[in-house]
Amino acid sequence: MLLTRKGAATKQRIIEGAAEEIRDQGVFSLRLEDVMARTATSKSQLFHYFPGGKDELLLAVARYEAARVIDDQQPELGSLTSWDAWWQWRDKVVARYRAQGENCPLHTAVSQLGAATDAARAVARELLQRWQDQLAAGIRHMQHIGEFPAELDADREAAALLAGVQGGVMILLTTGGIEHLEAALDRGIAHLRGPRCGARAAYSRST
Amino acid sequence: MLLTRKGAATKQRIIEGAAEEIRDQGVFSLRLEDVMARTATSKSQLFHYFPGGKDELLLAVARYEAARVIDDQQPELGSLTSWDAWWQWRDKVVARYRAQGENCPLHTAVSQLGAATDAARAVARELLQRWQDQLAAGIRHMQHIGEFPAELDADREAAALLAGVQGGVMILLTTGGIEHLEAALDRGIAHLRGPRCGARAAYSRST
DNA sequence: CGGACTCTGGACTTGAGGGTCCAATCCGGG
DNA sequence: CCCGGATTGGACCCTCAAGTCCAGAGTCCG
Repeated sequence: MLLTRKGAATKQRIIEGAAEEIRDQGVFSLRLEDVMARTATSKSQLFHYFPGGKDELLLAVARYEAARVIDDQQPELGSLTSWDAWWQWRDKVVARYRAQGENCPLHTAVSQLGAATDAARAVARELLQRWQDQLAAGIRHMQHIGEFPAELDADREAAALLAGVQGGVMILLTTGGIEHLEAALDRGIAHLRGPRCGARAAYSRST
Repeated sequence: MLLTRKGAATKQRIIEGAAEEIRDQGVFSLRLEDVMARTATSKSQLFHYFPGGKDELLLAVARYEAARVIDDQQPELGSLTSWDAWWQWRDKVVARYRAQGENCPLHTAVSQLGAATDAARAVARELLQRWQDQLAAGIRHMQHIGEFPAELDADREAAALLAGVQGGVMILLTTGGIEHLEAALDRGIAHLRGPRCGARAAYSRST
């Protein structure tokens, strides 16, 4: 399918409109009609740009949202090279999800995909991978400059921290409370400090 | 609605059959027909026992599964009174979710509920609460016998650990890998050990 | 027994919404 | 200008599954 400038713009408009719609009201009740109304497009356009129908659109939205998840954490996530950066990243994550509130567009989009499950999984997997890689890079850097214990397995630590964040977000989605996310981040980062027996207590945070 | 012994049995059969169906193929593609086929019931029975229709059935399934989640972790979760108990609990959680694999019946059931969202949220919230309470109780006991540092905030630590478990499970659902769940559990429990500077290294686990 | 329920089968209605089609229009390049 | 492909509108179809209904069978209790 060849796209003129105009066509590409329309396609993008559809993706973004669908993403908004999902953020507003969830994926489960998302109808093509809603997207059409919000983006001022007709059904033929939807199927013109997404021949695979709803699944293909959802997949495009998932990709779009996955990119946003990482972008929203920049620049902190990309350069976790000081204690300050770590705490700023922590605050940014909390703020982002607090603002987003009830709907995790990516997560719901991925769950909904029926036929296109494999492709959706791939999107989610790649997102998690990139996220974890950046955390691991940050951990390694901190080890390098002697702020984190050298004996930590950076990848495994990153995996655990990421799991905490994901779980915190999930609990936020179901209960509306942000304490779990905060606790997971604070404890996760605190754990990276390693067993220092009271030294560097200044780095700990009050709850 | 009054139920005879027979009626109650049928109702329970429907709930369990629906739960199985969901575990097999997910909630999103769940049709009442599937439940009818699996449980050898007719549509009139479904609506007889669940006048609220699909939503009410889903809610019943969610309750049923929520109870299972806790039960499957017993007796360990209920008496986290020694290091051994903690590690056995850890192994049980990993084993349970490894076996369950791709579908988290509760989580998907909760997400699907449209109209009955509030009720569904309440079920999930209560499950998380009970889970966290038992973890916190375990932490307090370990503090009492001097195995965990007294200065830890038991509730907050339990929240962080629970978030890690939830996130690990979620990542398992989307990537199929169990490493994140293991990492979150191992590091979460290790964190509870507190900063001991090399002492009690025997309690640490190889990865 | 026998009456009044609960329980069950299965045909029927309904509506929503995804997907198809074709004709009209726009637009860039030659 | 003019052609061909890109773009658009909107009517149409069609499947699928939730929910309704009623008649008949079972079951409990006096």
